[in-house]
Amino acid sequence: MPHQLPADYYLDNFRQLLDFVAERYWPLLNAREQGFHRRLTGMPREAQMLYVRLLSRRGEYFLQRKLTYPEIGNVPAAADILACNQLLERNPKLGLEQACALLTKADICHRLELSPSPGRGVLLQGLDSDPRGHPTIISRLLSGEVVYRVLDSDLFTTFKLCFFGNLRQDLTDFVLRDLGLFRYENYPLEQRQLLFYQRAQIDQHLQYYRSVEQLDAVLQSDTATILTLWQELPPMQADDPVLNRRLQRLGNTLARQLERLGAAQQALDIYRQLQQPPARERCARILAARGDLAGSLQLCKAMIAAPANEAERHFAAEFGYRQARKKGIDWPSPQRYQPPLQRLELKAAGIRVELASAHHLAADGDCHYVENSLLNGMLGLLIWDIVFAPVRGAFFNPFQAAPSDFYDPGFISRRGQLLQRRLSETTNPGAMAKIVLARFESKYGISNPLVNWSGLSETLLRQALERIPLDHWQVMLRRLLSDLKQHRSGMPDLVHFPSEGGYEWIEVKGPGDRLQKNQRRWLAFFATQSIPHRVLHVDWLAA
DNA sequence: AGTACCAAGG
DNA sequence: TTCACACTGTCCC
DNA sequence: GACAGTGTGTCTCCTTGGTACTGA
Ligand SMILES: [Mn+2]
Ligand SMILES: [Mn+2]
Repeated sequence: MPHQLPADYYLDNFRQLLDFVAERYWPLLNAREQGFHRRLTGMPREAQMLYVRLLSRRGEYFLQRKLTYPEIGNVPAAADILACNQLLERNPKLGLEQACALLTKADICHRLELSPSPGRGVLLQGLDSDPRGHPTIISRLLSGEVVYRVLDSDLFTTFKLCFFGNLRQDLTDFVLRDLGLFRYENYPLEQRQLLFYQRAQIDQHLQYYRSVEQLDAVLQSDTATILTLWQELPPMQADDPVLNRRLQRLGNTLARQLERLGAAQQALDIYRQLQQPPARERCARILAARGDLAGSLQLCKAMIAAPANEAERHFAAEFGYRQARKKGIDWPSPQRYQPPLQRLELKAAGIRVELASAHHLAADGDCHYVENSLLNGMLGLLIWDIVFAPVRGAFFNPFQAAPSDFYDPGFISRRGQLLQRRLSETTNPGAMAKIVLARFESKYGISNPLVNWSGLSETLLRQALERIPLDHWQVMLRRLLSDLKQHRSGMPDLVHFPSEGGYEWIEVKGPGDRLQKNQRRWLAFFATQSIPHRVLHVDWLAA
């Protein structure tokens, strides 16, 4: 783990990425992308370095005088080579806004002989209607400057997508890894089953990301704009679960905003194309709100018959009951679990209510503010090797914190045997502790989707392993595994280890706070398994 | 002069 | 690139 | 009590230097 990088580290990283993709995806790359790779790799090192430097900066236009890269040496010479290879344009046509973006406010005022009066925004607005006209202003602004425009950066985007499988990671991930700031498990890389196996998939993912770029603006906009975005998205592909997941999530977001704008029918039209929650729940609500009770109840029944997850089943049972009761229709009444409740008054101390409660309980034994990190972390450590098992298509680049299928239900079924065996093999507390503590030590700091390292300590793990009986671990971890996505949250705030032994889960509620649905479900589960738990309702005593 | 913010970079 | 949780306000029974 | 919307801490780094803006 070298903490000192070579001067041209960024080119090495860039070439690793580019060559990795060229090697594996060559047949899927189009002529432009193949040509891009050939042009780049055919140039002298200095020119490649400058190109990478430009790509890593914001925007596509640059002033030559602002580019100071000692490790490149002669930047203008490198730029000439880039220009010969159509990777850079010298002195391109610039609009007024683009020209101004290159200069400081002081530069602009000086060159146009304006007083540096108001703010930059006002100044630029005034320039737009300046009597001298845009072309004159631009040429005065840029006289004596050499401007570069970097070309074909969109092709690099395609390479990044193929490499990472997403557009949220980029070259900085290489740097952070090499500096030891991000650590990834050392899993064997998939050689044959890559993320993409058809050209169309690449274009579909690119289209998805183009749409996502507009998402913020579109959500602020009107119904028609939102619908347009939805229609421009690539269609769902049954054989591309990653794309499917992204589209489902985006669809739910767009439809939800349509609801807020009062476009219930259009929202419904989108929700009906989605399988991923909360689509059906939203449909049931919309139908009920528009008075279609029969439709709403029918949907609730369908959800109960084949729930996408536990939350959907609970929703359908309760919502259906409330709707049905209004009209006197028969509907099984859902039973609601009431967890044991204790009241407590604490002196207002200006700290979070969970911490204040933990401190109070620590008068008798130890108490940790863990929320989800204990149970998730324990599972992550126990099944570490299974999470990173070389399942078909799971790992296709060295920068993955999780296998590519971690967030879909197939994750469990594809590793079902391994998981079952691990849990059933863990027949005594010593065996579990041995695995977990060894992993805690050997894997500390390595990214794992289940492990939040800052929420774990050896003390906590040891105490939890000692106090919580093995059969409790078994049932809690099995529940967690049964739906990782959903059960990963909602666990109680505190775990308390009293002096006289044993343990208890405690969910703290301050004034005005209520149990959330997923918290209620975990507590109800604890009750069915005789796992000790309690809700602690805290009121503040005036100081 | 003090600041808040952000781009660049390792 | 969020996500999970807490908090606030509204509406309805 | 149900629900929606908003706020908060946090996430996946940390430092540096430039810029624009503010108020003395
Ligand atoms: Mn909590
Ligand atoms: Mn709580």
